[in-house]
Amino acid sequence: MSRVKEITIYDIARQLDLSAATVSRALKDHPAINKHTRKKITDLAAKLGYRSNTFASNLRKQHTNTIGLIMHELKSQFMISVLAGIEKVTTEANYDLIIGHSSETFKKEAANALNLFHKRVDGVIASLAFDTENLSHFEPFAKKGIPVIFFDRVFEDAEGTKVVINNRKAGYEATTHLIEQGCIKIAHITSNLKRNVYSERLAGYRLALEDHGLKYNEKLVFINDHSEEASIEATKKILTMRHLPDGIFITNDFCASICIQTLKEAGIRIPDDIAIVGFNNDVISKIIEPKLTTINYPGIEIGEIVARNLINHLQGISNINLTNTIIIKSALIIRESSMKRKK
Amino acid sequence: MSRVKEITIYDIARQLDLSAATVSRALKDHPAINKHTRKKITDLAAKLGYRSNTFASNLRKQHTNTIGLIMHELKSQFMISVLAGIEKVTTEANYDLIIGHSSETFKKEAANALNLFHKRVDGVIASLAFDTENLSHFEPFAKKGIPVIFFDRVFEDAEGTKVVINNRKAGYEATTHLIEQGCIKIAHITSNLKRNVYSERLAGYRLALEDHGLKYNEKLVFINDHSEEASIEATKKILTMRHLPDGIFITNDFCASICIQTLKEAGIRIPDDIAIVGFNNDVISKIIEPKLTTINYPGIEIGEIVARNLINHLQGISNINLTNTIIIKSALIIRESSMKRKK
DNA sequence: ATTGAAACTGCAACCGATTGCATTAAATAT
DNA sequence: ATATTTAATGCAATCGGTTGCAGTTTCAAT
Repeated sequence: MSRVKEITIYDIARQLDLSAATVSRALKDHPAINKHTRKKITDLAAKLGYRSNTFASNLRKQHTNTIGLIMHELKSQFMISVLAGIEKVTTEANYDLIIGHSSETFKKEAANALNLFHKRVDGVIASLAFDTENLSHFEPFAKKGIPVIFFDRVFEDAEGTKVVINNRKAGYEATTHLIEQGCIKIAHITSNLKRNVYSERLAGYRLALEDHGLKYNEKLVFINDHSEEASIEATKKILTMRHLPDGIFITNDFCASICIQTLKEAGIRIPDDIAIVGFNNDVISKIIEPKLTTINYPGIEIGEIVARNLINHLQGISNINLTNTIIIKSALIIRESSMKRKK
Repeated sequence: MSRVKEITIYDIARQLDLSAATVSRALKDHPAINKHTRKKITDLAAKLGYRSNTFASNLRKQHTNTIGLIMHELKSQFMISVLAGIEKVTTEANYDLIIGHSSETFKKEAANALNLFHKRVDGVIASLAFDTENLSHFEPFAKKGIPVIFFDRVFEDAEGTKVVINNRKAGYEATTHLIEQGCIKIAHITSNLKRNVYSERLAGYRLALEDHGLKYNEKLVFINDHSEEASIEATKKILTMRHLPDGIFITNDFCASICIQTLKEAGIRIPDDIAIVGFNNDVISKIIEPKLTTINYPGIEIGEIVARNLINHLQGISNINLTNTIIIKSALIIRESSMKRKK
């Protein structure tokens, strides 16, 4: 391991018979530096292969130019898109990103938060794990005035800024669409109701039923973790019912795809016997047969908006503490899986 | 923005009437520190909410505990899995990760490399973009003795460590399997042949044909970028052929899925008219109908192995410079899309 | 020639943790 | 009681960039 000596501003200063202060200022385009001096300095810096030492700089400036990210998972199309959106904005603004994922457990989420705290990130972006019950692990940030923005999975009544869609409205639209297709017994496969995204979609589902004169029936609501096995299991449970439902609203496209597959294997025709609506508009929704009606939940935009807001706040362009909730547009995309033939 | 004062080792030292050196050592479990002293220090540190200043530490220690990652894209199942594997190992070893993605362009790849260089990462993990023609942008790392490991997309004859699968063998197996199913006119949809993964798979395809007495025909090889549009286009081109092929080997599951979809829409039966083999074993391969025969390319493991090797090298446990290439196992997974009925 | 302001540049004190070497105190050996 | 280890702690320099304030030079204005 050949440890090659690094060039510092002192080296440049010495060679040019200047002070380190002048070199530092020149390299930062400080207006008080003479043009010619600046040129000499930048030229020599380039020639010597000088690179600024971020640590010395951060140490002195007391901030890190780093944003921490806590994601509840990192494998769905949706979360990847969010990541891509965040990454785009942060790199453009010259911020680094430290990514942690909680794999849906509170324990890892808290550990990640602690880690980010110790790494002194300037701000945090987070979406909550399945079993997170309170936000106490984010308090250290609050105490130090470090901004935290939540997206997707949030506590709706907590302090702090959140970026979400109107999940209730989306659930309402999805269900109403099924009703308009003639469904009268609509099941709902969803996930942990502690999380706003699922409880709100359920609320929308329920409201739509009631608004259209259908009774809400708890037995038609299935809760799982959206894994492949759980999705198969939920579907099999549905298949054991005496009167099968004629529509299912599922809060995840992958789960919906597995469900369709399982139903088809059991000889059920989609959408004629059972119409299906998913959620997210993942790539998979256009691959599965029949193509899946779903709610478009634009990950990239969510990511961009979250990151943009955080950075604006950090740069003093806007103040996040005045904003409580940002609601992004979502919309129903109708495809074949829900289009019942008119009689 | 309430700037709350940070606790430093000096604060702890003062309150306990000790020196900062002792506090520093105690917090690092240095053996020379008395048990009781250590306890007093760690207790007070916890009570005051002390957090170590990474910058001061890095500045002094001259390394960053950070690994840079350059990915050619960040949306396929495969690359996400690699990321997950890398992330798992690096966080366990307490390294940070700076992630950059090149969106398949050399320009961004070089910019990312420069950025990582300035950020003084301790090591780099990279997979190359479509149009990368040389490795000169990684030279600054080499000059400073900073290790760089490549995975998936690599230059096979270049210096440096790489983690790959045997793409030629995989291509050979995929093609041989189609031949064994009775295919005699096998098309190949692949991507930029500058990249080893594609050129090697093509070589394997070609070799398999020749080994089984089939003629290699350039006109049966289609090159695209594996996007949805390009996949449809390639499939349509195939559909215009006078004699359709009876098998297609496609170097990407997503592309293969789109292809299957397009063929089915044109009334082609899969696998009876045309048998299909994909590559990667993405989730999608089990959703598409018929389920896709594919090559299992285990992203998580690749990620873990790459990261583990890099970290071992950084920690002096092993020396990466002695290793040139690590080959990970891959295997053909046979599903319905290639299973021709025996006559 | 004198004054004042503007334009540059330098001094020196940070930022907080680390570590080689020296020092002190306590324990053991002679 | 004295010499020698051993254990525990402190001293002080160091990492490299930043920045408030002071100092110097230049130049136009009086």
